[in-house]
Amino acid sequence: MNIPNHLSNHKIKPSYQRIKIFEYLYKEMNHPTVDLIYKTLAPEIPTLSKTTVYNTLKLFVDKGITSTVTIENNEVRYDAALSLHGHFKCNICGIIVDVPLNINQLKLNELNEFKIEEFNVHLKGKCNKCLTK
Amino acid sequence: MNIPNHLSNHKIKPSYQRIKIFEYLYKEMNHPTVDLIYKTLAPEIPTLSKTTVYNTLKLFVDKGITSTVTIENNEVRYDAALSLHGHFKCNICGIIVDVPLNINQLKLNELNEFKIEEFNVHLKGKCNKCLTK
DNA sequence: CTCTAAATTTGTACTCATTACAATTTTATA
DNA sequence: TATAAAATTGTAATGAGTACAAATTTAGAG
Repeated sequence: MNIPNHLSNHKIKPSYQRIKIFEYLYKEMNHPTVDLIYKTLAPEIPTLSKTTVYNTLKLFVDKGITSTVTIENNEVRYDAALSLHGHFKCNICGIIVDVPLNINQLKLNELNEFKIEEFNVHLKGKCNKCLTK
Repeated sequence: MNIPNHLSNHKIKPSYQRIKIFEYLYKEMNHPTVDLIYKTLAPEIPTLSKTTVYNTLKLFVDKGITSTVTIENNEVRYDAALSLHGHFKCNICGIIVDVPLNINQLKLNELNEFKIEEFNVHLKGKCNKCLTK
């Protein structure tokens, strides 16, 4: 993945901050909060402002290269993966894992009644690591 | 549904405020926010405090007679229906509709890898009413 | 019925994620 | 090199939710 090209292809001017933020999202795949992105990148980009992180993520979402994960209600998380998938969150260690999904399996009647634009599946519980501790 | 009995059966002392709040949840089925509950009941219960609404809903969730709907990240909504179901939210008019679900249809491998304690499905899009306007 | 302790409710102050907005800096181009 | 547009930044404001202590209500003992 050539990140500057990826951004350009989606009409996003590839500034230094934007490249770094997308790079973090894409490489870490850790569904970070704004705060985590900011704290991680701030040492590397000393002038970085949290507002820039907010602005940039909003832009990424608008342009369709990032999606939001609202698995918790007190913080938004971000995901650079765009294929249809759900999320599992361990209530003990807090890790968030991607879960492959096939929307067709649900055979929802509502898919005909409404125009569905977003489909989110959130699972919560305990991961094996925490269960065997 | 006898609400005082329902509360008592779940070890919740049926105070006036608790009865009124559960009654609202149960009868309206509108997935309200704390603010909507407060604004609706305040004229009827002039001494009502928003903290009481928060406390009461937290108690209902802890005791298992209410669940939270985190379809949006800037507000928590509440639901007195406990059977497994998802939620559809219309991005235009904001209505939230229950969507029947069968978890078995998903055949998730993760159901074996993790101990799933919560299962949430959120759909967003446009409802027929708004589409035909 | 009365007293007391526990439970419940209430109001105020606070936290913290997010947004608004204006000022500064950077970039692109004429 | 000048200028306008775009991007970044910092500060102040917003608003949902929480902490906490005071006030009120309830329940049970005597």
